[in-house]
Amino acid sequence: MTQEPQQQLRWRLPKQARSRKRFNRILDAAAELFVEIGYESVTTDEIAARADTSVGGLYRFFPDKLAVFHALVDRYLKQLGEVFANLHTDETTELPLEVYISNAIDAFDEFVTANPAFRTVFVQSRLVSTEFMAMDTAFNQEIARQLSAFFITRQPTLEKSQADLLAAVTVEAASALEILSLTRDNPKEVGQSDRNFQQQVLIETKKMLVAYLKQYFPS
Amino acid sequence: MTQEPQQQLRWRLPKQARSRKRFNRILDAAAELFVEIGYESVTTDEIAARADTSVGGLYRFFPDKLAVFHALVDRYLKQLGEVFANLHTDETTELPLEVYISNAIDAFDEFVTANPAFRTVFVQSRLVSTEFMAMDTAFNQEIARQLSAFFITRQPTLEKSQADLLAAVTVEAASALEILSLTRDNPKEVGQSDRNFQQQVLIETKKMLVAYLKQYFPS
Amino acid sequence: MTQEPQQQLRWRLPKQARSRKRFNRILDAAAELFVEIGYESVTTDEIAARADTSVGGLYRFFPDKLAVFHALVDRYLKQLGEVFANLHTDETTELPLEVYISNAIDAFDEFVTANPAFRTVFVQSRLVSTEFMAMDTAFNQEIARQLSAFFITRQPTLEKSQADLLAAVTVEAASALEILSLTRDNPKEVGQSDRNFQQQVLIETKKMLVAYLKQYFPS
Amino acid sequence: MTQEPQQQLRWRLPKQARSRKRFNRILDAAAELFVEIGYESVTTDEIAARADTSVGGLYRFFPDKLAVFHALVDRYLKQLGEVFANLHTDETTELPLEVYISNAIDAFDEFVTANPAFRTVFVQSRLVSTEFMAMDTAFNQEIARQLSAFFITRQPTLEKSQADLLAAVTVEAASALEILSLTRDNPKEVGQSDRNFQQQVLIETKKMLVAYLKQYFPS
DNA sequence: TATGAATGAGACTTCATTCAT
DNA sequence: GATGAATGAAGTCTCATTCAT
Repeated sequence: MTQEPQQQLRWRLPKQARSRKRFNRILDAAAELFVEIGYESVTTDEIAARADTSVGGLYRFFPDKLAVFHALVDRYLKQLGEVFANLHTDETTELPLEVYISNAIDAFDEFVTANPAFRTVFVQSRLVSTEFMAMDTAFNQEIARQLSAFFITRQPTLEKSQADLLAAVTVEAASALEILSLTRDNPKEVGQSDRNFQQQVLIETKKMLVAYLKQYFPS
Repeated sequence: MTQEPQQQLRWRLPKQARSRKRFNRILDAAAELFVEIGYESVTTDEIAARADTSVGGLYRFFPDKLAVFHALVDRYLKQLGEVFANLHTDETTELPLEVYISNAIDAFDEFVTANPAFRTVFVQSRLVSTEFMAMDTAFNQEIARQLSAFFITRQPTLEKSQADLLAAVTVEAASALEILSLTRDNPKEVGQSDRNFQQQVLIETKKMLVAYLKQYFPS
Repeated sequence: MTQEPQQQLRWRLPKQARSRKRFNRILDAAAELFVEIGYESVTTDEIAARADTSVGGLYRFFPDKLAVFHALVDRYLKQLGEVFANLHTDETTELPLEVYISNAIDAFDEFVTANPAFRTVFVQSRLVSTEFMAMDTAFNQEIARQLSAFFITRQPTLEKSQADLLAAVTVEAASALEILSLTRDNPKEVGQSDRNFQQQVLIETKKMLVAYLKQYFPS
Repeated sequence: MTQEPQQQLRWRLPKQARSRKRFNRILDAAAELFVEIGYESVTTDEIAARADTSVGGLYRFFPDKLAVFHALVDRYLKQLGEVFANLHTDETTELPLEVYISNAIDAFDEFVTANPAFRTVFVQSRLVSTEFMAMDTAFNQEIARQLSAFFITRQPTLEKSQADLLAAVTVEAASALEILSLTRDNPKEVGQSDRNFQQQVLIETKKMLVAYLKQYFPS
């Protein structure tokens, strides 16, 4: 009945500066709200209002509510990809294991601290929709792939499957300790002492991973 | 926690055998549905239907939908408490670290495997309501408290705060590797090879924790 | 994701007296409103309100707005089927053509007059949805089928295709003159003189059809 | 009709050639769309797009969506007026009844065939708004007026009211058989055999009207 | 006590219309 | 004049919760 002519262009990623700004404002507003009350509880009206626009404005960029979440996840994924890409320069292979791990964890921690909504969105991604691979899985697999390659470079005798396993476990533990242990605090009540606790957890995380990996990389 | 001051006596835990059976059937149905389609998507009608009751029957036991989730979480918490209580007998202190950790992880794994809904409910707990402390936090803190006490028994020179930190990190890593790494597979498609992967992850988890804790418990 | 268990039973035609009453009240309200402002302009809220129920009540019986229209059309169709079934008794074949036509037109006119919404719904049926055969087409084809059979009984030498054509044209003209010519008056302003005009149109309709058919049935 | 007292000069019929072209393109686009998906389902954006303009462009010519429909109906009405005006030349009165009727029906059929959207717009006219007299009524009354005058010229003894009635019935039957019987086919699937059926219906229509009118014009 | 029909607030989404560029 | 992004009222439908039976 109703034909769909050039609908494909209807929700294009905006090119104009003003549009792009609004697009990002919507994503920012959505991130905040998803953290505060959860994906399902957030209404499209609320997102629009906090982004200083109207529902109609939101639906100009996104076909539906889920698409907003998708876009938010995608933005995080891209940003994180850059963070980890920056980690692997030419000299990385020369670094002592401790230093490499420390750098990686610090970089991740920096990102997470700078993006307070990341954790919650990260965790929610697996609940919002099973239609797309959960953000955390996507992310962890990507990082694990990079890490596995790095392991093999370091220790060429390592079998591929073994390296994959090590990388998966390492990434999982690291992200869990970063994400999960720190989600504990209600975001609104994060105080000084908590930050202190976080620092200690970071230190212990490094210790744990180094101790674990030392078994495989005697250095 | 966040117990309203005993609003009325109307929703007390049922004493009669038949009532208790229905109460648990509702919780079972809810657990299944929360896993299948998520807390928000589940309707009270669906829960009641799967529990072979009517909505009215559900509302006899629970003041609202959230209370069903609460009760489910509470039931898991109690069950898990027992699992870990059983772990700490008089001779536990004599056990080598490796054995103790292996036992603990196996016990946890057994529970998680026997309760397929646990993982998802566990993860969702932090999303359905910010009003009550997320189930995983509650759980991890409880286990960490037991573990910290155990650490001090083992190594009386250990400072309390240090022991708490070690315990927190250990529990967090263990539960993350159990919960998160395995959530990866779509529950409906868990096959043999996946189970194999899980076994390997379990082994690595033990290795990681042992390596980590050995630094503090030279034994 | 969401399974559809016994959803088939969800919108059953109600058996209970009270439910059936409500079901019919909704159809009555819908009929009135469709006439007054047209299918698209009617809101489900309005229908429910006029039927002295709530939107939810409406959606207990009908999966969506279109289904209300469908049900209304079906009800008319069933009622009309009875009207025309009553027309064809054993002695019908003996009747002079004039009498038979007069009876048929009078019966139809009676029904239309008794169901003021029929005309409009009849006309709207082809616009509301192309998914189901327009009510008027369905109706006219059914009547034409009966009429064609009647023609052949009368005049066994008539070819089937010829009889079908005669019947189709006759029915179309008759229903058009009944439906269309009378729709002219705004339903709210139908006065005495209009009724008089209608009577004359009825008479002329009979004359026209008799004159037309006499060519084929010299009798 | 129902012309608001010339609200502003803003939506005057455009005088400039380019404007007039755009005006007609919009009407053409609207006609197509109204047929394809119905008045309510058509969006002003779609009309504008298909007419190679922007919404703003549309609103330069029309105060609102309904006005587009109005204008379309008016255009049809004017075109049809011309068709029937051409029918009544000086010699028309001399023509045998059969020929006159045949000519009229052929002329109408030609127009309808040449304007595929006419039928649907015709039928919808009574639904989009009760505020203005339905297009079909307006049209039929206009034609009937011309026909009634023609009848009296032919048969000066005929009473005015009688002539009006004859004309109304004749026009109604003719337009119904032209419009209704043929609307039956889904416009997109009109094939050869259907066209054949249409031809037969046309022939029968002529027969019917001639037989009917012969009673009043023995000639 | 149990049932499940009824209620109605509120969610998502569309689209006629306006107006800054 | 022309454009099309922005607005927000309004529509359809869902579902937590109540309450008459």
